[in-house]
Amino acid sequence: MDRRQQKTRDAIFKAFSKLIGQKRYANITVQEIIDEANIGRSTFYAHFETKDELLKALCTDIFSHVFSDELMSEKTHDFSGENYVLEAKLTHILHHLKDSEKNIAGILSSESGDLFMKYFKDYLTELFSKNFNEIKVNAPADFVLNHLVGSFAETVKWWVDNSMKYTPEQTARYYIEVSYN
Amino acid sequence: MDRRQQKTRDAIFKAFSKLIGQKRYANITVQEIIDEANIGRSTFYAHFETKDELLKALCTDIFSHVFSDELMSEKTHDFSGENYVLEAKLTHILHHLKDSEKNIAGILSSESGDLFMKYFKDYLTELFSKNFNEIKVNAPADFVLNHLVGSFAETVKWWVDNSMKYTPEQTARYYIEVSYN
DNA sequence: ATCTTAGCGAACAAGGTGTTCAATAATAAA
DNA sequence: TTTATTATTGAACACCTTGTTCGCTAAGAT
Repeated sequence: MDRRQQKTRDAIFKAFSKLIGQKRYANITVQEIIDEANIGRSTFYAHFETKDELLKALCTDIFSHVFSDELMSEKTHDFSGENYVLEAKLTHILHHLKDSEKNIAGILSSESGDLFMKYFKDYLTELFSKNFNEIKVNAPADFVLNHLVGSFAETVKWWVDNSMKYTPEQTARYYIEVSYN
Repeated sequence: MDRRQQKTRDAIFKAFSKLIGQKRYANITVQEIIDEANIGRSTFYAHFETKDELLKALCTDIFSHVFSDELMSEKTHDFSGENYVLEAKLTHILHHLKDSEKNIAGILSSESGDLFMKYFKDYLTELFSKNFNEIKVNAPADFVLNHLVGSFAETVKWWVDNSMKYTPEQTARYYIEVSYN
């Protein structure tokens, strides 16, 4: 990829990340992104067709780091019945979110999270499907899967909104505790 | 309230509900609402300052029916340890959402749900706080409360997105089963 | 050194926003 | 019924955002 393209793309991502931490996604204009990134109008549209495409690309970029191949590998079934492996993976995700230079916290909170959460949950669904220690519960599998994914996503959002006041280890622990005890 | 005002307000709500079932909230313009409601431009702005204000008003309207005073009354602690009361209340909410003439399903899904969910969770938090049968779990109370609220909200969204394929009774049962077993 | 591609920036039409105002019609109060 | 009040109207307004086009320039690849 041309160095110029990479530079422009980075500038757009950076500007967008900054803005998304300041105001609602819906209220951010392409004009503002252009101004903040200090690029030409036509240049923006040469890279992204719409604002939604930009968000999608940013999410894909972020998640490719957070949900690494190793993390998503299938051979992680846990036969201890204690979910140590899943807990470790969730901890890993939380650490990534915490340490990321990109403004993930900003994206997740500040009411921009609609689309972000959608993409986030897609990855989580894949992860949980593969780490499905059947819970001994009288409910359909699709219900349980959605419950696990949704409640973890909500947990992350809550964790971020509350200044990450618990450590990743604690948060993952509590989640496993509440979900699988 | 003047009959004219009520009529206009209803027309706006109706038009908005219809549109929100057709396209993303973010992409709905005031112009479209005006055209659909068949009212004057200045009339709209006499009623609502922004689109967000309109959504807020609609949500308040809906929730005032769904979360009735009876439902929110405090004296509903359940000492059986089986959460029969909470389950009945959740079932009641699901029935309301299902039968509502207003396009609640449309609002909840179709990616308009960001703000709706926010208001929804406010009410749920109040409800769950009052029906807090301590779960015997090693996690902070604020974590548990958020988990219960968030996972129920996610359950409802999933239920609606999947054509409400389970009955309200089943869905509430599964939720209690997974959360409190 | 030359070919190729990205970025620039100005201009454009189309359409949305939020406000104002005088005229009109519906409603409430006497 | 008459009168006073208030909501709605529709046009006009300046302003902003959008997405596209185009010739020019500059950076990068070969």
